[in-house]
Amino acid sequence: MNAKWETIAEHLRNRITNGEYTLELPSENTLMGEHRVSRTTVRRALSQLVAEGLVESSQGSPHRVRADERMRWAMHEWERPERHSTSADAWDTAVLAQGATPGTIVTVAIEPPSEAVAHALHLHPVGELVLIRRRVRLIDEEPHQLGDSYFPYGMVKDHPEFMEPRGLSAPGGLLIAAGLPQARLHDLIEARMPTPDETRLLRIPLGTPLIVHSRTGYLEDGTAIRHMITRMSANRVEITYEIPA
Amino acid sequence: MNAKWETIAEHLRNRITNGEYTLELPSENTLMGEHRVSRTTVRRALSQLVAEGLVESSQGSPHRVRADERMRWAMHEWERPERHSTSADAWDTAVLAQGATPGTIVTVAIEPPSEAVAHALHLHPVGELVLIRRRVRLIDEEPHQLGDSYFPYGMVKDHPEFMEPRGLSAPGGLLIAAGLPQARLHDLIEARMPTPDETRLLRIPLGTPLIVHSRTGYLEDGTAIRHMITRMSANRVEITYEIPA
DNA sequence: CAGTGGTCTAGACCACGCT
DNA sequence: GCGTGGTCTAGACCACTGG
Repeated sequence: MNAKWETIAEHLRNRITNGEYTLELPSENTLMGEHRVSRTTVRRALSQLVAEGLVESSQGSPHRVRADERMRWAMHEWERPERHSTSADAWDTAVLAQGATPGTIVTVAIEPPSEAVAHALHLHPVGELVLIRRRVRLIDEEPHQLGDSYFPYGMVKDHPEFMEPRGLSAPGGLLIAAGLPQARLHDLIEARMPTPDETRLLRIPLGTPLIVHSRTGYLEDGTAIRHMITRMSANRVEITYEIPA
Repeated sequence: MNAKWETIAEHLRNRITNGEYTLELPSENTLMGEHRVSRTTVRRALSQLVAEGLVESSQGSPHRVRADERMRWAMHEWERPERHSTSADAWDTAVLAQGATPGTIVTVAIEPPSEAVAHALHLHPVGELVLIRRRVRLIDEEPHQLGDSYFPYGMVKDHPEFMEPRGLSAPGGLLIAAGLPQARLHDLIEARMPTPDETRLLRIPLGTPLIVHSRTGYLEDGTAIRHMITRMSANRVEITYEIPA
């Protein structure tokens, strides 16, 4: 025998997927009457639908059915210099192509790397520093991605342009300008629930996963030159790759 | 001022990430005493941590800190015939290489396509059928992936081997045997919360997203020959791509 | 202002795991 | 059997939204 809240959740879920509820759900009070249960039980059912990403809630207004639209990111051509003109940022180009207004906030730091970054860049555990370019990528003034690039500091310290907190030139462009073109890219994609910090920074709705895209770039001789970790709210993106024969 | 349950959740989250709690959390009763709140409030905090994927709970035993291990899937060589011998299934090869026991359950059906599949395969909206090979991929007897392949029925109906519910030969192998090699692959990756069905079939823990990997394969002449949708619990996988210069 | 959802309490009973 | 978490109730107060 199912729990009452599961029955209510299932009932509402069916009506949502059927298109019976397209905007707003009945009020908690109404549902209490319909199903003859306490408010707690109704709210347990609704919180389940929120956790599934089907429904959103906010104080003062009724529960609403979510309707997300996703942007598409073609990772096989992302920051690959041969695919776009060197002067334009890959982010700007991609966002403009999808009819929105791009923006970027860059901060630069030099720090000891985390264990994960040190491993990705094949750095020795002690003493080596990384130069970090942290980007908040904006679409229509709203934060959309967190993209952090890590460079072995020893490799880039003679190139002052890496320190400039400008968003204009892409890291692909920076590396090429420094004579350090990436010859091979290794990508890793994971998904998990966001931390509270990520939820706040990226304004991630409840019941929405985070997609983490990590890319390591290697020079011709096999040296790891850049590690980039991009975090995106999963309700706003889909990632594509094109694999030729 | 934060809600009480948020304070408690934050407190527990900090102790988990600090490594102070590595296995079990204090009982709800203990937390009620420590924070001087009702059980409902403690449970609201715990349910938050479950939704974040940090903690798991089960009746009768204490709340436990989650510790997931992920397998790695290299999608750039996934079911690409040139990367492995034609006799072995790509799944079996990859799983065995990671020290586990693979298994597959295959069912075959011929049905009208869903809207999404019809669009991916560029089928005309009416009348065209697809042959579906549904696979449940197992690791150590446990369901691990749902991989559904869709073929335009008209393209494969003269090849009876597509109807065989065997797991031995991979679709890459099937298509090559049928003289229909895939010349180009288009991949799309999304993440979302699982439906109750998916949760049950893949035994997905609460607070865990689903990764959806869709691949469309094209013949040399540009005809879409296969659409494959693979669904995986995000706590068990990471996806990689290798991009050469 | 009325109606919505957000938080919280105190208490009850049940289902499960372990010893 | 005792302690754990899972479900549910009835009632209260607060915060926000929208006419």
